[in-house]
Amino acid sequence: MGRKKAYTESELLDMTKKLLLEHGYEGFHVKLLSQHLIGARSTIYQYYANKEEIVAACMKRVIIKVIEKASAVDESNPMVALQQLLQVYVEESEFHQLLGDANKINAGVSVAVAQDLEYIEQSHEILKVQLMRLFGRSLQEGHLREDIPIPALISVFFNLVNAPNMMKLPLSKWSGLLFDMWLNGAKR
Amino acid sequence: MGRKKAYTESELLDMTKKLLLEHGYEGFHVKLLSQHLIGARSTIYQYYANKEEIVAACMKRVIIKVIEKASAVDESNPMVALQQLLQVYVEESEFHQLLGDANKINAGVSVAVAQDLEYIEQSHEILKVQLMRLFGRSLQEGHLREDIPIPALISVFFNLVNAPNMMKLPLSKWSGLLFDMWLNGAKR
Amino acid sequence: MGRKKAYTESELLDMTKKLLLEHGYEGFHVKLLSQHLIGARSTIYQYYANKEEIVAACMKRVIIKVIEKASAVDESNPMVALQQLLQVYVEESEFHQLLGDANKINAGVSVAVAQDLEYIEQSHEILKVQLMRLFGRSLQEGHLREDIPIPALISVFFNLVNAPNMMKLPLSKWSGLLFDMWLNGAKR
Amino acid sequence: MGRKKAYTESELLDMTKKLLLEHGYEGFHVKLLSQHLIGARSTIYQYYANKEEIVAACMKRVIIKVIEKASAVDESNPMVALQQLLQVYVEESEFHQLLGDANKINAGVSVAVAQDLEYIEQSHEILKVQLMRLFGRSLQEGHLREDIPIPALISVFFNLVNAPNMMKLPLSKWSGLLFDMWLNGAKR
DNA sequence: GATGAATGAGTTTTCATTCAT
DNA sequence: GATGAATGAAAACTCATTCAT
Repeated sequence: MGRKKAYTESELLDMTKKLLLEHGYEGFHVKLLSQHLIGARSTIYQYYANKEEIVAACMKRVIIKVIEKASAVDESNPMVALQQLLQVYVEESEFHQLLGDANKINAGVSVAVAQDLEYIEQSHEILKVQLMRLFGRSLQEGHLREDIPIPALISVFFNLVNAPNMMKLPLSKWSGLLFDMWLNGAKR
Repeated sequence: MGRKKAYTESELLDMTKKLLLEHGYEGFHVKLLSQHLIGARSTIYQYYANKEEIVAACMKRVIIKVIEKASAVDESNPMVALQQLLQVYVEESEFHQLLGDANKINAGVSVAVAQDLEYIEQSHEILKVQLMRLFGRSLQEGHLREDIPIPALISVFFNLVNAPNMMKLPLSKWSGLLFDMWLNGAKR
Repeated sequence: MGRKKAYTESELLDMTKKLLLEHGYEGFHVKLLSQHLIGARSTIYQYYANKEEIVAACMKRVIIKVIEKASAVDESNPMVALQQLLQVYVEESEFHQLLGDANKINAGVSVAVAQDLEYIEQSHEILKVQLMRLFGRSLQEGHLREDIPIPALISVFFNLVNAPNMMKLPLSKWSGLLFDMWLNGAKR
Repeated sequence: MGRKKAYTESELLDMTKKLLLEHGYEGFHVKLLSQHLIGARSTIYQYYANKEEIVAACMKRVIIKVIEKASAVDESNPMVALQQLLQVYVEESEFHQLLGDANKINAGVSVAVAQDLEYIEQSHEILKVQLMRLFGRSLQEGHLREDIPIPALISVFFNLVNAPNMMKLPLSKWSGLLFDMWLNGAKR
């Protein structure tokens, strides 16, 4: 039967994600990864041909989860949908930070990398389209100010997920608060 | 006496800043820096003993500029002051991203590094205190909602500077827009 | 599992010792070492984190051997013991020259270095204590001149090991000769 | 008239000697030297074309002094002469340690180096001849044991200068003690 | 499958020496 | 003469990746 796997592929990608968030793309090393897993560094190459593949696979897995959750959002009421979407993004807030480095990955090292990168880009596009759709409908239905350019509206909305949750509120409460502030402003 | 310098220290630090923003702290290399300056890599070591000193000096210079601008803000009216402060932060928006990596610098490599780091930390504190002061007064004077916890209010305010200015508006206009959105919300 | 090593750790330390004696502490380079071993320079770093660790490990190994031999000396008759001890020191005469540079090693580079250095120092102390003990008893028993200060007696005794054996006599004969000269002098 | 010299050539060579003794030949650097002198590093190259010339000049100066003192020794009584010679060597005891590295100097870098090295070697020879002459006469006149091979006698005699003067006795007293021990031995 | 060992390319840093003012 | 600036060669170390058991 051969030896038992020291760790699952999922564990490997989880650790990769953790280390990417901690050290950034350029600070992520296979050596570092292996030090946080049991087993030898060379064993990692049984699963992935090179560093780039690991990172790309990690990013792909992350965005898949986001897409899954985002497509489960009920879009019948666009404002409610936006609020729910914000919660999804807040829950998966690292994905934004993480995928920000996707363009740094050298796609040339292997086809697998190129494919994953392609997949990621398409997923990104899907999310963007969904967001535009919801914003469009919200505007049409007169829920949002028209004196603010839509890109600015979106930019600020999307950027909310990076606001540090300093009080460590539960995410559903925190995302509610953020949505409230975005919608109603800070003014008394 | 001696030859004339190939580049000024200021040019070196400017380039350092640019590269740090482009490649992140872990992606910044002395070799990379030297490739973007005239002359040999070793020349850089005439002015800085090691990589860390370069980065620390760069960060210090950046925060000095922010502190300068921030202390020039007229605080007689706290809400006006907040708006002006936001503009300062937006103008120097990289400083946030840049200094986020300050804690990655190994202070142990030389005293110069440790001192710069200390200076940076203190400056950070000064900025925080100013922000708290203005928020405190704004609340007292009844300008801000009291149903939102102050940390949340601040977190979102401060986070605004990272919202991408996708339309490339002039910074004064863009920061005005951001302040407006933060204060009055997105709702019609 | 894994390949078989190209050289043993012992071979590495032997070569290190040879090169240290040949070139001195400051003239010892990892590059030099690798050129005298099979394989690439970087391989050495699989076993030792830095140059200092190599040198410290080498010195430790040398002094361990000396301690071993020195503690095997029968001390029932102090003068006989001194003669035997001199032979040990002559046989391992490089150890003196080698360990003279121990204080040049920067203990700060890693814990391994600091520990080895500590070990070396303690071993040195043990040897010194043994020597003092034997000299003390020899004096008590009236074997040595009392008009010479003991430190001078010891200094000269210990220094004998550095006298070059120009005739390449067998070490047991050479050390016997040295002891004879030290004890009885050169005068007819 | 030009600028005033920052330091004399003699001061430069004195410092060179000090640093050579402290750090060994391989640990001696022009940078280090310049840090212990006033003025710029490049100024040193006004006096010496390269590092080797500095070291060679230093060694030459040292041996000249030894030769001077050694030739002033009155040789009418060989044993008295030996004692006086020992004192000379003890006074200049660093010269032994210093010149031990003369062979490490790459004579090929410049003629000046080659010439100094040649001079040093000849001086060495002169000293050796003098020593042999005195030993020869001492033996002839029956002052020394004949059961000890002459090379051993000389080796031990010469090696005395390296015995550490731990009690910091005045050199004339210390060299007298050493000669006494060498001649009469340690036995009661 | 797993892994210890090996390695070459890349990065940081140091230093002797030369250049230009 | 003196010196600040520049530089290339060399050393120390790191790390992704391959090899062989």
